[in-house]
Amino acid sequence: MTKTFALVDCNSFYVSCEKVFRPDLKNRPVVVLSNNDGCVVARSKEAKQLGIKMGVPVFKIRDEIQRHSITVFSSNYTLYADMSNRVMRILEELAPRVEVYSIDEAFLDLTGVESAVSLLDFGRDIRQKVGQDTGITVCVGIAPTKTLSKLANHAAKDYPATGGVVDLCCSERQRRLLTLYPVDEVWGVGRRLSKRLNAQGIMTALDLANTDPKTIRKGFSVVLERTVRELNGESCIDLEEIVPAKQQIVCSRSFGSRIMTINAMREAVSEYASRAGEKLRGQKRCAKVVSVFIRSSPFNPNELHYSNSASATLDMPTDDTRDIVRVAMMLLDFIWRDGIRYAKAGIMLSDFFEPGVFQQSLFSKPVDASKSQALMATIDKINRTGKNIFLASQGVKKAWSMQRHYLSPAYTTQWKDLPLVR
DNA sequence: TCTGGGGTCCTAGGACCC
DNA sequence: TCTGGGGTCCTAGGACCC
Repeated sequence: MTKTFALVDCNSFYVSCEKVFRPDLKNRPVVVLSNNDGCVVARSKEAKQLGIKMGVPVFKIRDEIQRHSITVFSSNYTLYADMSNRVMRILEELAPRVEVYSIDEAFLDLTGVESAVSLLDFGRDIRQKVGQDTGITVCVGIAPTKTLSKLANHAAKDYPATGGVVDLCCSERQRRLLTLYPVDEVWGVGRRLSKRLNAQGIMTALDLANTDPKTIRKGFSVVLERTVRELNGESCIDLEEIVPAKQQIVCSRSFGSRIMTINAMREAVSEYASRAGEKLRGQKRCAKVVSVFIRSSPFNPNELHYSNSASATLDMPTDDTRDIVRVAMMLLDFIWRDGIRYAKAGIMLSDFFEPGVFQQSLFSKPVDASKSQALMATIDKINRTGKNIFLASQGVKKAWSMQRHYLSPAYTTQWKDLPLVR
């Protein structure tokens, strides 16, 4: 049976979240910045029209921001995550099977839906319902494969005449749309691949679809072969309803200002280690491998670039923040070098086990983890209320912590920030 | 002065084994 | 001086995604 997928994607998601609570910004240019107020990661329609590019460092567009009175926000992930949940719950009510693919997109399995209602109407219903309940506008792309539904969604965004919904189930329409998109806009084809493909004369999505899959497998990879088949309507990538358990947890961040002393670096790495431990316990896992990396800015040509990392394998997997911090501090001492202006650091946890299922070595002392578990559970519980319990090693002043000069209130997750209607 | 963060999958190559 | 074939496992690095 032919499958049917829909890709639902929120329009300029982060900007839309901010605009929901700021009706005064309707029809105004708005951008949202990455962590540390570094570069632009989301733009309103109006900001795009002014020529603001995705990913541009904010210091390069100071003039435009001034001249056009563009409103700027720091990233407010607490708000975006909450709004995302609201959107996803609605999709789950409407469709039988949903895969939450990222903070602002979901794949829906619409196989068989067509017998009851037209796919176009179904897409319009989704749009209407999400818009009404959350204030977020979405576009819907419908097709027999995930890769084609991505492209259909693209078209729904690019051509306002579609009303934000494109049904690409008929193969003639597929071919016609494929001619309109360069190959680098295909899902799974990035900068490097498109360069190599272009060199072989494969310029458009249709060119790629018309290439022999076996040749692609030989010259490139099985991944790209799947993409070719998907472009031709053969579904190779299934819906993944169940979120697979994470293989690794990373906590890393650029500093608000450069770090030059080991004490400040110890604070920062302790902080990231604690966040990583929290995430690990949230996944109900213990980790056996801890890695730490530190580096200077790779962008300054007048400075020697230093970047290094180190890993340690523990005797026993752990989810105790104190263990993780202790190992991280050892690793940090190992890679630390004086005289560097450090710009970024991070910690990675990997090699996960479920608590209690690890085979202990014959000679290791039995460990009673119950005290550690109770302590960590208590800390996590308190921290979830918005208070903050932390190890002394994380520091208090945190001169290095990230810059967020344009942060909006936590409208939906803190009572004190609840928007008022006057 | 100022350039994000967090993931996944695949492949090639080395180590090691029989 | 010569130097197989086949297999597994692990890791680093490259590519992609949002």
